[in-house]
Amino acid sequence: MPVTIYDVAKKAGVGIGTVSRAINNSAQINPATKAHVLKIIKELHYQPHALAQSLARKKTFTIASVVPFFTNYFFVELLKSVQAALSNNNYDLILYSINRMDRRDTTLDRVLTERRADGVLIFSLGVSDEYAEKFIDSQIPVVIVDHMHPQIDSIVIANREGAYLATQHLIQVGHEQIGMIDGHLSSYPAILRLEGFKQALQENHLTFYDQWLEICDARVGEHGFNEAAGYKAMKRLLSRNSRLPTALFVASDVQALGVMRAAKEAGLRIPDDIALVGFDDIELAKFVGLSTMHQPIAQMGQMAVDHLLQRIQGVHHNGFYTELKAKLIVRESCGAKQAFRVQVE
Amino acid sequence: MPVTIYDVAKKAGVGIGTVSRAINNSAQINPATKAHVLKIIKELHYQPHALAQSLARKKTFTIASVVPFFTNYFFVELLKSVQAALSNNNYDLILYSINRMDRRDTTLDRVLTERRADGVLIFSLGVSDEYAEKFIDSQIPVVIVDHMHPQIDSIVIANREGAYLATQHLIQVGHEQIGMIDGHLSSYPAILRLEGFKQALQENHLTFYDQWLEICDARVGEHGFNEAAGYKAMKRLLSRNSRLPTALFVASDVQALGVMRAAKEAGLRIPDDIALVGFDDIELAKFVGLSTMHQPIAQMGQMAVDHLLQRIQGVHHNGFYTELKAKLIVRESCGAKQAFRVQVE
DNA sequence: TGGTTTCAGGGAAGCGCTTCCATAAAACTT
DNA sequence: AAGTTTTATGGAAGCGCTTCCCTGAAACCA
Repeated sequence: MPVTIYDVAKKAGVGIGTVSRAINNSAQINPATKAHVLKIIKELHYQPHALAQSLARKKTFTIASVVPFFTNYFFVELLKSVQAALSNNNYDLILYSINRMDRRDTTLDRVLTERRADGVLIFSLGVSDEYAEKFIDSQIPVVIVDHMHPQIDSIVIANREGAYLATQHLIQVGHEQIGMIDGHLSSYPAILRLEGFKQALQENHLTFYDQWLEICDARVGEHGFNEAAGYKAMKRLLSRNSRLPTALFVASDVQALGVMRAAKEAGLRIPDDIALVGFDDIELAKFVGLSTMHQPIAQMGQMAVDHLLQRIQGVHHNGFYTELKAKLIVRESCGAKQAFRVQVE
Repeated sequence: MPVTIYDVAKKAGVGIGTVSRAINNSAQINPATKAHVLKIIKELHYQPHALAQSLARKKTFTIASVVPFFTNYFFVELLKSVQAALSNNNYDLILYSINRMDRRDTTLDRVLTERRADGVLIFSLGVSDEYAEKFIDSQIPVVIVDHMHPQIDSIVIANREGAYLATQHLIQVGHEQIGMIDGHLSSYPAILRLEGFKQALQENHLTFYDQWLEICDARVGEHGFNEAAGYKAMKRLLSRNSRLPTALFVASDVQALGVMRAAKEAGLRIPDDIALVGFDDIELAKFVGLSTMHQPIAQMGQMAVDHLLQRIQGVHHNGFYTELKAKLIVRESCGAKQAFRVQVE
């Protein structure tokens, strides 16, 4: 039978209120009494029941996070930084993972109404206007990460700009025939990265060729952001083009790995036959020499938590929306290093 | 102001008990009343307060999981399967991540006494006898995954056997000079994999050379199981040996990637100059042609959840301990395919 | 010295549920 | 028709806390 506040009160010869005051660092308690109660608490190995506290306080010190079926580097890294930031603030994390998209709304409803958490972090998930409304009505602070909704505080990577910069880089290196492998357009970042890509082409008066754009098949929840989808997309690109682009912007590093595999199988050398720039800067990008856009993932997680906790404290910035800039990391796959070497020699 | 069971009761013109019975599929209620109450519930968008339910029921439908600072493939995959299995059983997951090992005991204490969860899953973390005792006393069902304690239900990969099989394979392919790159020996799997490695050598009357064993530096919580550590270890191995082994068993795939990078820099071809077998079968192993031991991670997560939920139901197997077998996946890095090819020609 | 303020502490009420007990009505008995 | 069982329901008690209100003692004031 677990020990309750009554047990402590009885053994210490005080009232339950006093025990509670001793635990909660109240000013309304004699230091001597407090010390005594704390001693008894230690003796009995008493620990307050978190749920009872939450219920009485109307505050849970818990954050709910809703994540799509996470499996890739991006989520892990993000979760890791979120977890670290929360733990620094003595908050716990409860994880709602969306395995099937058709259960998304059910999950959001639960998060919203079950009141297990003081705030909600939504990762990489689009939120319908209906649910945005619900969230606002519910008064629960919500921050969306890696996606956005005009009515909800959002933090994203500057996807359009990142894609623009990546493409711009390929152009600077000298490429004029550039294609793109993108994730499925049901993904918000996929859309923006395509926009950035097109914009860079346009500003440089290069033509966008539809047959050089390959959209990956969407497997549930991943929007085609995986190695296999990249591989298949590259295969398709190769088979349906007699004339190939000299460079590709690939919407994510994992896809780029698949692209590399397909290229290798087709006997294409990277970057000589085809240059590549990815997006994400996963750990392995360095390993395979993939040039890519580095995302400040940890910073994003930290910022999301900071902002959410502020909102919970009652601070309210209206229409909070932040874009974190992605940064180009030049490695071998884009050909810039070789180009540079050749220039120097 | 959130709607409570009283609001529903009043509007439906029934007592709170009846509302509760309607929610909880009690048999003790008139179907017509139930339908009526359910209708009101829908109208008011009522949803029970999870914490209040938990407190009253003395049951939380939540599982706590304690994970070391996860960042690698293994944990993600494991968490993913655990999450899926829990969600199928309508359990929620609360995540306690251990950032600093010195906070491990504090965290375990909290998990133990705060009673937020009906059961605990501990991942890849050693549990001291003291805490094992505490867990047993507390009556909270606990399952340890990827580690073990004689007094607590544990599920692990057959590390020793897996390492044995990997080494055995290298021997069968014809290698007699075999080294090993291991994680830091503060890691339980690292110890067992080393044992399996030695055992295979011994059974084949091959000598174990200490200078061919390289232990990775332990970064916090990771026990050297990362790419950079593998790279550095390989560098060390190369610099301190004039005569190199012809094959290496590497304790994890991520490390093997580092090993490959260092080998490449040193101008060594894989598998011709040095053959490699890894452990884990991460997604990228296929990409780089790494032969490795495949771990049934998803199965492990599923099994851990199944077992834990059974324990929560009251079913108790004494001294439950399961080893899941790792399976050899032959790719290019071990040289077996070439050997085979040569044989055929 | 008596009155006023301050400080500590006791414990009831309340957080939002479940569950049990009591009861009234309905459905069977004979 | 009266007695017995069954079924449905209302609502108090209790889960383990926090918080507020109240009281008694101590400290201060004139």
